[in-house]
Amino acid sequence: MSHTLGIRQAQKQKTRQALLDAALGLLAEQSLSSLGLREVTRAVGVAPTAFYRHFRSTADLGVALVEEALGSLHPMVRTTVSTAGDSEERIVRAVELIAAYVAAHPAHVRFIARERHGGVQPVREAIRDQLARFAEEVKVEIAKDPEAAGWSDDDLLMLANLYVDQMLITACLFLEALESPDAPKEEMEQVTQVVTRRLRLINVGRGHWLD
Amino acid sequence: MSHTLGIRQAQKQKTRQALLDAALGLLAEQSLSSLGLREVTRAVGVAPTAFYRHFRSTADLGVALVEEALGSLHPMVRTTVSTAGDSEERIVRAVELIAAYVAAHPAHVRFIARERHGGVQPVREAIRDQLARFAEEVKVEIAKDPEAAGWSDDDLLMLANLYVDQMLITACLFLEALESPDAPKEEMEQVTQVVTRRLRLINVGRGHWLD
DNA sequence: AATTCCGGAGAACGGTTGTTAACTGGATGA
DNA sequence: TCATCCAGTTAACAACCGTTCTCCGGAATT
Repeated sequence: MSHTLGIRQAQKQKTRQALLDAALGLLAEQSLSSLGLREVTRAVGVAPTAFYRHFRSTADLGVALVEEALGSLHPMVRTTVSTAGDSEERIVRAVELIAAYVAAHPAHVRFIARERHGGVQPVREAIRDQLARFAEEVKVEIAKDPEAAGWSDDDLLMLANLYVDQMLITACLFLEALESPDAPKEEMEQVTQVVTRRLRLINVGRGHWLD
Repeated sequence: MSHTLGIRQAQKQKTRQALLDAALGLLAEQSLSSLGLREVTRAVGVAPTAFYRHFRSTADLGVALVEEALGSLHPMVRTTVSTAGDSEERIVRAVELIAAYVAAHPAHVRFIARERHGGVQPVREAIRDQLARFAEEVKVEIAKDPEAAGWSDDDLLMLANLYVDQMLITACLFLEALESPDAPKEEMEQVTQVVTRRLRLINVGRGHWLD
């Protein structure tokens, strides 16, 4: 399985990653539909035509960025939703996980939030597919919970989608707090409290759903 | 109060509206940060330089579009939230209102969804301010409800923000359904059922919040 | 009736864009 | 060792961009 990449393919993947990183940086202050191919190559310090060796277009690069931002997140979400503990503990753990991810990869979060409804169709679809996967995965996890006894499949998916949406909204709020000019630490704490209460209310509704 | 606009100012506002409409149309397939000034004037059939008579930049035009899309919605939201009837009736009425608005102004909804986290800061702020106003208005309305007895101010605002977010998510789902290639009618119906159940669950949580 | 005002037109500027073609030089494989 | 491959380069293309300055003609004002 471990066949060391030839020094050739290694270099190629290196500049490919450099293009992705540069694009992500530039996308902090604009959206993908206005991102120029030359702009990216200039930031990397490479000829414009080199771009075509890696991506067909900036939209293609955007799809790759979606994979990079969301692809490695599935196992994390799975384990977080399915960890033992009462409702309150799971909420706290989930919020902490989201806060940590936003702090570690703010540019990726901003990119997903920005392009989820952005102007580039293939990227929108890639994000939609990833979020649908998350919802499906969350659904099968919460279905295992004893609390889910008597729930219809549609209701489980509805709740899963509600959780996924809240996950994204929470990430956006943390990102805003993180970019706060004066006191990001305090803002982060405030967001934590608000979104925790939100999830508490949803879980109260979940507990009394079958009444 | 009713001083008939001079034929001069009338013409000016006419082309201004034409610029706004053309921009809104062009923004169906791109985001504001890639919208060109010349692009808009070309669509209207006017000289590029005429743009400056109305807007300082495309970002400025975007802020005007935010006002156009959300400004006239405040009274509607107020009355919808405060109408009499039990919880279920209010949910149905709210969902119907959102569906009707999306059907009547799909381009406006898409614009707000796209630019809420888009690449143009002044527009993001304008949308954020409008949504904050909605949340505040919803808060004072639900505070009047007898069900809100014993609720803290923070909790009321938390719930109001939850409603506002759901309103926007619902609008986005209706928009996607509307743009569905095969059977928009059925998709709309399905979205209606899903978001109705979502709101039901939230309201169940609301009812048992103080336990 | 004479004068001011002002929304829009026209032309030109320097700069940027995506895309093409032909080329270079070092890693790769026989 | 030698022929092949291929990531990246160079140069050039037509098209587009935002912005400035100058001008026009009809509405508005006096």
